[in-house]
Amino acid sequence: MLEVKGELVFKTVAYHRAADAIAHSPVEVSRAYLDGRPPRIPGVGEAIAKKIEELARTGRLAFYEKLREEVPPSLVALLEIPGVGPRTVKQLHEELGVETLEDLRRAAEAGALRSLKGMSQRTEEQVLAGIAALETRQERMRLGGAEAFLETLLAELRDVPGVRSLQPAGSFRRRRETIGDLDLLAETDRPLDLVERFTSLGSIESVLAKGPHKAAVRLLRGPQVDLMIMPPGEAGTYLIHFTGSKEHNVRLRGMARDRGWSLSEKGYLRLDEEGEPAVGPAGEAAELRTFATEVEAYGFLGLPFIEPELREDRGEIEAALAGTLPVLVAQADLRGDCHSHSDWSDGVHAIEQMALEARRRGYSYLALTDHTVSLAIARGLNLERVERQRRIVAALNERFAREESEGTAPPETSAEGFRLLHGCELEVRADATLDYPDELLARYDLVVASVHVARRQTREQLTARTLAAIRNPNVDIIAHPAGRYIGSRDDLDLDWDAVFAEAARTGTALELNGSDERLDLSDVRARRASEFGCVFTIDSDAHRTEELDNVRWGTAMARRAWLGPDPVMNTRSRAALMEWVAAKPGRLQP
DNA sequence: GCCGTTTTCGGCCCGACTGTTTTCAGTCG
Repeated sequence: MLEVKGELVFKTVAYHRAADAIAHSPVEVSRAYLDGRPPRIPGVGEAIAKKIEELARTGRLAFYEKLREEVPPSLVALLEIPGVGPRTVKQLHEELGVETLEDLRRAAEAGALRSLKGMSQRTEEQVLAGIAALETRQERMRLGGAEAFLETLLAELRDVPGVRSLQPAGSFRRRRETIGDLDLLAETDRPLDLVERFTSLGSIESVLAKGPHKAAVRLLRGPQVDLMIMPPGEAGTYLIHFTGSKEHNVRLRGMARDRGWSLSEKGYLRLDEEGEPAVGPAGEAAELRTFATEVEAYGFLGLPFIEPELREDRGEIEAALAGTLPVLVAQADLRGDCHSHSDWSDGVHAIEQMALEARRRGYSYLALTDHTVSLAIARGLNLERVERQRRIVAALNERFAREESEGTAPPETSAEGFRLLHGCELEVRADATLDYPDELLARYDLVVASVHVARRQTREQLTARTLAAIRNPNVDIIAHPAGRYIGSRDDLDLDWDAVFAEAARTGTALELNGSDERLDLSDVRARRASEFGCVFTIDSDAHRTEELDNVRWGTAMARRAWLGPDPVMNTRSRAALMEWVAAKPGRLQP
């Protein structure tokens, strides 16, 4: 609203910054204000703090309500139209009285826009096309979908003559939960050839921009893709710039400016005392420092390399300066997977297929955790089927042991050998009781508990159920604690700090579920949980063999949560994992 | 509106592309 009003740019930027900081704050900001302990939030000063206080206490904000009168929400909605920004909206409102999308459509169709300064018949066409694009707008993609589009594009562009390198950047490289559009960075000796091929791909719906340095297209039933060209050997600052985030880059540019340089994708440009490019005495262009790698480009500012997953301006710059950046967990650190399903419940593949695939990946273990009896929709196992399944797991493990001792196990088999762990995904019922008795739970190698039903209970009820599972010493892991599906099913309404505190106290692990529909815990919550001292697992929740690869997304969220390998229990050997399970105080011995 | 051992006032990140314009404003990332 402030932007449309034409308010000072820096003021609107300040609100954006503050909103972002609040959105990603690990504490519940409104609650903290109500408790009279307002946290120090970067970007929140006196004026915004007063507004937060008012919002927290009354649920309303006079300043906002006054703004709504001047700039109605329907007007703000026009900003969603591609190519229409705040200045245009302001102009349309003031000079044509446009207030809604329908107003604008009618005005454009009637040819009323061309009378305005800087607009023509072409502008009207573009506005109408923008409105049409809005109506068929793509939702943000899941990580797996983004990866599939990227692999196709890379395969089609890699062999264009002159191309030396081609790689994804943007939010996909940072592994954000969801991806809006895709960014490709190319080093090439022949930019025009690459741009030409890129803008004439068969999978393209329309070309949005096309120049010698960058081009943008929209894919058929797909996202927008931006292609950026970089001169060979100068990738360092280009990679930083186009990986983002914007907020991270803004911080770096501020640091560069403090040191007398202007940072852009092209490199570092030397500035004079006035902050202008330092042109030489004979009019030579200012010195431009370029770097082949990100390591060198960060090094120029005195910073170590910062992992892409950390580049959100959530403390990584400060940590880099202090030399306290974490060494992040990597997918290669995982020694096994603690959550998977077979065709005995709602999975697709047989127990043996799942086990063989896990062994082939070099794991020491896979926990088979089919659903328990009350989750009938997923064919949860009754006690008789549990016993039969246990015998099948035992027989498979005898076979694996025999193959290892005879030397007939496949060469990828881990040095520790592979075993299938018998587990279950234990239903936490609506009344906060667990689906199986403790005596049965104690007979499992590993128990993963989760909430699937009665999701609309109150926060108190849902929290009590989750805490009941955490407190049972026979429960080892809470699977997908928030119970969400990204974009379609909201998070459970939990008192998260209470959950984290109790999980830390009991040593119950919280899962980083690798399904790209779940990514649950989220990066922000996992980071908060780690501050409480919680431990974690990174699991696939695979329902078919291919989905064992889901752990790459779970690992990405762990990295975005600043986690190293230590608190992630399935970076441990099978022996160490079983030791951890057995050591839980109060656990019944089988 | 925020922020500060270079400042409590005066800064605040940077460039490509587009369209309409005859030199630049708006949008976008």
